[in-house]
Amino acid sequence: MAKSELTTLEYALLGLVSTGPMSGYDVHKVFATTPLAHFSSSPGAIYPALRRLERRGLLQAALDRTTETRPRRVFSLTPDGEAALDIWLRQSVTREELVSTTGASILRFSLMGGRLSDTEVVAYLQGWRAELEAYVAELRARWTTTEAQAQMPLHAKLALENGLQGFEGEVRWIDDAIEQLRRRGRKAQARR
Amino acid sequence: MAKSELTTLEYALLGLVSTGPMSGYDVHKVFATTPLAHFSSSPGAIYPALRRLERRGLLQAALDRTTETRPRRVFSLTPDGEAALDIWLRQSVTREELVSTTGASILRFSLMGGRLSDTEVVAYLQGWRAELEAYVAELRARWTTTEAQAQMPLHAKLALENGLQGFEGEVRWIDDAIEQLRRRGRKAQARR
DNA sequence: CGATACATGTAACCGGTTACATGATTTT
DNA sequence: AAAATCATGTAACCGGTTACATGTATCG
Repeated sequence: MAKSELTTLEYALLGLVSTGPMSGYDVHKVFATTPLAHFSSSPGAIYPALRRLERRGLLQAALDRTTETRPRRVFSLTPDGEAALDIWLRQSVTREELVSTTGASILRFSLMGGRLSDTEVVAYLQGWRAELEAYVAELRARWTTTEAQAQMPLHAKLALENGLQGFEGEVRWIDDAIEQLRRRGRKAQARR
Repeated sequence: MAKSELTTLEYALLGLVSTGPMSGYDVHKVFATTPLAHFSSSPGAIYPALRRLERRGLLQAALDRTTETRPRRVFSLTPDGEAALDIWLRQSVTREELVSTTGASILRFSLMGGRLSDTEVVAYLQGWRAELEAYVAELRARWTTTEAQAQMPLHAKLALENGLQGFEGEVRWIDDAIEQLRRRGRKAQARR
């Protein structure tokens, strides 16, 4: 297993490949045409990252010579790769992640489908929610007191409000997501 | 002037120093205790960045020996630095920025106070808004058609919705910000 | 006085960006 | 056959992270 601290990009690659074997170019195409673009980027990032993951034994490449003369390297997850992905998917959202690590939380959520139970997913969302609310409360307490407001220029006030509204929007989204997951759960229950 | 393509961190530093001369540690403290944390980071990023800006002639350091034996390097903007900052502040929000460059748009907005006229600021916000709406429309057209929805797993759907709601929240914030800027404008008018 | 916090850095490592290289396949 | 596009990379550069180094003020 080793110390599995990977880049967000690398986790995104693991997650994408987990949905089915893919060549580097396939991956590149998905990143270029979906909101995954958020994480990467150019072949110059993707190919080396795939190599790294292969070297660490998290991905394996199968040479596909069937149709073409130039072999395509088709990647799939190794058992270690599956394990590393699952461990990462089970990490809860931290304060640090709220503030800095761009989009890791939502990336993890979007890759959980099918790999984690709905119970786990809901727990993840609730943990995320709690972290968000704590952070918002702290920011509000710290920066939206009347004294702080008085000496804060309008632009700073508005920028802060921008951040706060964003976080509160996330909270609402989480509530909605939990609701939808539950609804699906009940439907599945009913079909039995 | 040269080709002024700076890091987001470097622009954040320029902007912060533009509010008044500061030592590296002062800067560090602000980054550590405000939502600016989003951009940096550790002394290991800040000090080298300040040096770079100094080397490029955008910042100048004054040695302050008055109170202490160890001199503090107090940074302030050079005319070139002011110019570089102003140019950057006048850049409008691009699609690429919406998707990737984390927080550059809001950073720019928050630094505009006092440096740009309210008219310019409002124009900036309107440009941002237009870019957001165009992007949201495109995403919706592309991904929320009934066929696309049908074959999209629930998690993917929810993650997409997360992004869309975030963007729509930004739009609402922009409308509110414009309104508040206008209100202030009218008040200032009345006081004359 | 010793320990802790203040204050300013430096150096190694590593990943992402940019730009280029190369060959194969398809289009004009 | 030439041009464009598909597909897979490589190499240089550069900035951020982590961890360490060092010295100064402050507090018990």
